[in-house]
Amino acid sequence: MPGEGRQLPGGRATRQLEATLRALRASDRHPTAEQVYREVLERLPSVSLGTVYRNLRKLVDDGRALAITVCGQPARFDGRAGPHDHFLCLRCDRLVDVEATAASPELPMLPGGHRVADRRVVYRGTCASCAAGARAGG
Amino acid sequence: MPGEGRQLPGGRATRQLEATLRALRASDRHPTAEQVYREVLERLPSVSLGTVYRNLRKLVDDGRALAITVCGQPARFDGRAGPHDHFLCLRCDRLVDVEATAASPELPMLPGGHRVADRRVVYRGTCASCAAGARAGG
DNA sequence: GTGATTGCAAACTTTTTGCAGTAAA
DNA sequence: TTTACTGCAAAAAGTTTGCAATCAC
Repeated sequence: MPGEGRQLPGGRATRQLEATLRALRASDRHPTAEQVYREVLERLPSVSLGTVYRNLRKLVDDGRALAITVCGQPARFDGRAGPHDHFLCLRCDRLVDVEATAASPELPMLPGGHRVADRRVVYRGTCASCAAGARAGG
Repeated sequence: MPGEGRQLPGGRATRQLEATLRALRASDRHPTAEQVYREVLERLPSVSLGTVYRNLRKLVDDGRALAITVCGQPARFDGRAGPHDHFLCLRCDRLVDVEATAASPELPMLPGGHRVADRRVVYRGTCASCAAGARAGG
């Protein structure tokens, strides 16, 4: 969906939506929809996966969450607000927030004349735990 | 698949694989698997979609192609070799190559102690054609 | 009360896979 | 000859959606 970042939380504050946002914010692991679902399930045993998907999408559309797609993996979600980058560990699949490293907070215009609205950066490599010799940092 | 970039073209040079790589290189549009399939189909009318998927995966594993995933869209492929960034037009979905803008070609280590092997950057916004007032740059 | 939201289940899209046959080495 | 690779078609995985019931407002 090219139209991300609507920035208007308009809608009803349902229990399911709140629990979804809370689950998202309670984790720094960038859970998949399925994982968010399992989390929400503990508070709302009758919630459905479809609803979690709908609410995640709404949160992303509202700008209250971020969806991150990694090749060959289901989408992962991020409840953190401000602009930041990510690091993906290729060994353990952990996805961690990193401060926006590149200089410009104000994104200008690219050489081709393309107007940049935002930038998604994913560093990939081996995370600290995995580099320390551990197997896979679960 | 976390294990990308194997860098060993070992395997058979089948007609299907060659046609897939050629289709990929002939385009700068970053086609989806489906689009590559349709292209290959014109040279090899009996090729199957499954085979194209298998070959695309192999090319990515070999480091001869890049897979780019954009939220909510099928994976798109890039036959260009060297490290470079991408710009995604949020209006027309066009994905264009851009020179790696951020300074460091040598990727160091992130603040958290994470060892970076490569970096994926996707700028998003409005492409030059779309900004020029045109509808959707097909 | 009203309509947005839910749960359910089915549908849809994208990608993978088992198998018997084919072809590259 | 050998076995990696193919085509096919079915299955898996991830996500969306139609509908009647429910709940926030």
